[in-house]
Amino acid sequence: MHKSHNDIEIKSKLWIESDGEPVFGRGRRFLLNAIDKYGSINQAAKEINISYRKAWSYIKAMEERLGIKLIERQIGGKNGGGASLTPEAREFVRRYEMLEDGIREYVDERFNKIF
Amino acid sequence: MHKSHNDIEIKSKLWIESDGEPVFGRGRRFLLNAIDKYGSINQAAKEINISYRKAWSYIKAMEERLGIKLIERQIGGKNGGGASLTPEAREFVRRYEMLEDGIREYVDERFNKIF
DNA sequence: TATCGTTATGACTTTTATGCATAGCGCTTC
DNA sequence: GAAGCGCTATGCATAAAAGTCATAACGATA
Repeated sequence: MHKSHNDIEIKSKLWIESDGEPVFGRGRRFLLNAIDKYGSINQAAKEINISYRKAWSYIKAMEERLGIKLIERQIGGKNGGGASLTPEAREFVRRYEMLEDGIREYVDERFNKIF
Repeated sequence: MHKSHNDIEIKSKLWIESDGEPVFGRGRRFLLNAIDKYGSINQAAKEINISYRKAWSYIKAMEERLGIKLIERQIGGKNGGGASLTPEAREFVRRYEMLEDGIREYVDERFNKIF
């Protein structure tokens, strides 16, 4: 994840909470991006190596806690159905990525300076 | 932990790993500081609201994985015994605090800028 | 109307975290 | 010198969280 120095390495985790409950983080970021790419929760889950069940739980929690509809779903139909991101979801991911990417760099830099 | 904006807030976690196993983080930082303050693992654990059992497990894991003796213990004797930090532990904590404090500020600042 | 690849969800299993109970130690006090 | 005190030490049981598995329902398509 990060640079190392003398076999020890720094790790950082960043996430957003709402009412004390986690609603967004690195894993969910990748999940939403993958859904956007494949148009399917199922395919997206495979891509990032989590079970469909877990992906589904993530989405459920995110939407409930954030109060925003993130995924548009279609059950049955052509190709069995599918899923796509709402504009709100895209905007949210965009902001989170800005936030996270900058911080990650900063953490590494600082760690290497101090250790 | 961090500032909030519209009932959502950013959270960050920072820790150090050795061989892929966590060895130090925010909780352990507080624990070591409390041990330094009270001269007792037991009192320290009470101070930061964890069980003695947990504190003891933390210390064991830290010392094993880091390969550094962090706590000097005395079993029995005056006041039943006690514990104190080794110089190596103090130095480690000092560095970690420098690292963490700077990052925390940066994370908050950036979050408030973007969200 | 049978098939296909989805979404949806309950139930079970495994792993991890937490807490409880108890033992052993050595100074201190009587 | 025996009992008490507050500490370290650790096995074991319990609880909570995470992960896995199985199965149902759906609707365009052929």
